[in-house]
Amino acid sequence: MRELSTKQLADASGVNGETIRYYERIGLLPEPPRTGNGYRRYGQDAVTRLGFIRRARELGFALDDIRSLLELAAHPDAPCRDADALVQRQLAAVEARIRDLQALQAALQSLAGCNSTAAAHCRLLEALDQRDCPDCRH
Amino acid sequence: MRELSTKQLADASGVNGETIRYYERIGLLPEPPRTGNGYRRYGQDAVTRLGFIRRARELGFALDDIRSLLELAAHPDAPCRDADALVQRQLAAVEARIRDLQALQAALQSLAGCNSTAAAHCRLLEALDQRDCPDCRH
DNA sequence: GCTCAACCCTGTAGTCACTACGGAGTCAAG
DNA sequence: CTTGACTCCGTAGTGACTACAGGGTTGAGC
Repeated sequence: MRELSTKQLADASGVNGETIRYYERIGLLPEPPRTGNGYRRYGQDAVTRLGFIRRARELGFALDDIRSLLELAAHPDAPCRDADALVQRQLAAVEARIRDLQALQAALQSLAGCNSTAAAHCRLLEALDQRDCPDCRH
Repeated sequence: MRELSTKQLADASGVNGETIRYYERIGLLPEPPRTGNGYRRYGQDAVTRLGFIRRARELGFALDDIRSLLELAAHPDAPCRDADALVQRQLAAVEARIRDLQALQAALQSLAGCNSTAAAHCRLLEALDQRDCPDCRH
């Protein structure tokens, strides 16, 4: 007997039980059969599918992208060009985000460690008060 | 005459007009006086304050943090210890986020460029299907 | 005087990906 | 028979906006 309750599926897949219901609501997980009292009963395929979703989320894919990936995975004969396009897009987004954050990091580092005894001379507050420099707009 | 309408303030500060109303609603911007017909009239101080908020947002501060920073900036005699603590906290968060994204980047790079003609052999889909490796959980 | 565009107002709902809650039913162990 | 763990459902909350519906006002041009 391999049938799982929501709680058991949550534990097995590493996805919160409320999130599982949410995925079902938005059509990312198929509606499982119910027992006599209305409780959901999942098979092992649900564990696989949820694991797929979780790992894709960990790679930063949006749920809509994951919907596409699941669709692609369901057609084993299709070329994986489309999946690769999603990876490339995601990779570009991640790299852009890293660059943004590194600029942020540099800006914050230049403001850190100000121990002025008066907020009037605090480097951070000064920087935030200043008019934008026309040369350094991005 | 330096009084500004919402649109003019939006243009002058680089903050969307709807966002200005939103900031007013959540108490980040004080309610400005109104003209006879109920239109908002802003002074130059609103431009300064909104510029402060926008630059702090660009540094990744949450609106609640910005509230604290504005509070600190309003008390020029207070030591800037608290502002510095916020910078340190923000810097730590940014650095953690960069590390996460770099791990993501590496994972995506290892999955990119798969030109398999069958999704069944797509590196991405394979990776997403696979059981977690117990050694590489984070 | 009339029309039109460009403003302005308010309040509410939508976004994303959940998370939390309220209020109720079910079930097994002690 | 009660307790506690689980289940169900629907709704509302999160952050930081953004968009919309449904109006009112203003100024320019015809």
